[in-house]
Amino acid sequence: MNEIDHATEAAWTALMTKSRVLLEAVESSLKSAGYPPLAWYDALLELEKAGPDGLRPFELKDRILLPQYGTSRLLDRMVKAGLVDRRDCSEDGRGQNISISEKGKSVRRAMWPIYERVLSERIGAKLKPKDAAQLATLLSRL
Amino acid sequence: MNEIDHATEAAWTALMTKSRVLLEAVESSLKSAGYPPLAWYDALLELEKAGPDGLRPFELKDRILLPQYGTSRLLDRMVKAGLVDRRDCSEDGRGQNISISEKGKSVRRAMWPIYERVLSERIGAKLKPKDAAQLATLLSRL
DNA sequence: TATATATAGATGCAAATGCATCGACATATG
DNA sequence: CATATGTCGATGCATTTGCATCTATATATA
Repeated sequence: MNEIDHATEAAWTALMTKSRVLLEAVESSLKSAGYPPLAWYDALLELEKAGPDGLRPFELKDRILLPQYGTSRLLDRMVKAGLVDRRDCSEDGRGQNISISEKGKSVRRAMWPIYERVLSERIGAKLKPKDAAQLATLLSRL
Repeated sequence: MNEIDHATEAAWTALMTKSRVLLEAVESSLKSAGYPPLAWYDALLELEKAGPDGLRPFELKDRILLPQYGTSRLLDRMVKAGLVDRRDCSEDGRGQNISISEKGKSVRRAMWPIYERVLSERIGAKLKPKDAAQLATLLSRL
């Protein structure tokens, strides 16, 4: 079985178009408010959720869907910006533990209202909660 | 009004995650079959739909959601690969007309089965047409 | 017509990404 | 223990992206 149906194609097209447009809206709001890109937010959030021990880079990469080298370099930049701390891992000589710094927490907190506003304007205002939930359910099946 | 509801957040998260995973699946299938990235397919398709006169770069950019400089450079590469023709525009001295070449048509045609297979496996097999249509409808409201 | 403003497309430079590979340490196998 | 294999994370190099700006032509305005 192959030969895709019209609905599949429409779903795919809408998925690509809307995800790009919304992502672009979020990124540009963050940038024009002087904040780092969304990927930084995602990483900060995961690290904050992980608590004081933080995460190993390989764990983080799985959560933020970034390739290994991408994660390595993202962490370079975030360390340099003082948003996260990187220390050698005691249990594994190859590894590291990454944790969010106080500055990292405060940047993440400051980014949220900007981020949230876009989501609220572009999704919340367009779909009733029930419809948004339905959308999430359909997507989760992919 | 602000403060987003849980369903909005779930929809956003699922939208970002799934669109990235699916896009990655398409890109990697194309690449491992020796074909160019999806953006090339999109451009070729738009040019093919536009017929023999082709499109002006500024028209193409609106259809494929690429920034002006991105489109300019994508066209550089596609011209170099012989997939499109670029000629000066007679009605507007600043502009160009871009049209798909025979080689471009054949590459696009060859890419489609690869592309289609991924969509069929990852969307068609997971959502009944009615659900896919519902997904497309919900997305279209964003 | 002369001048100002706007639009089409290209490009230099810096930053980010992708790919392949490396070095270091860990774990399995003889 | 010694060696082979696997995993963690970094990095050199080429490609791509983003930003700002440029040139050229078109259009509007005085």
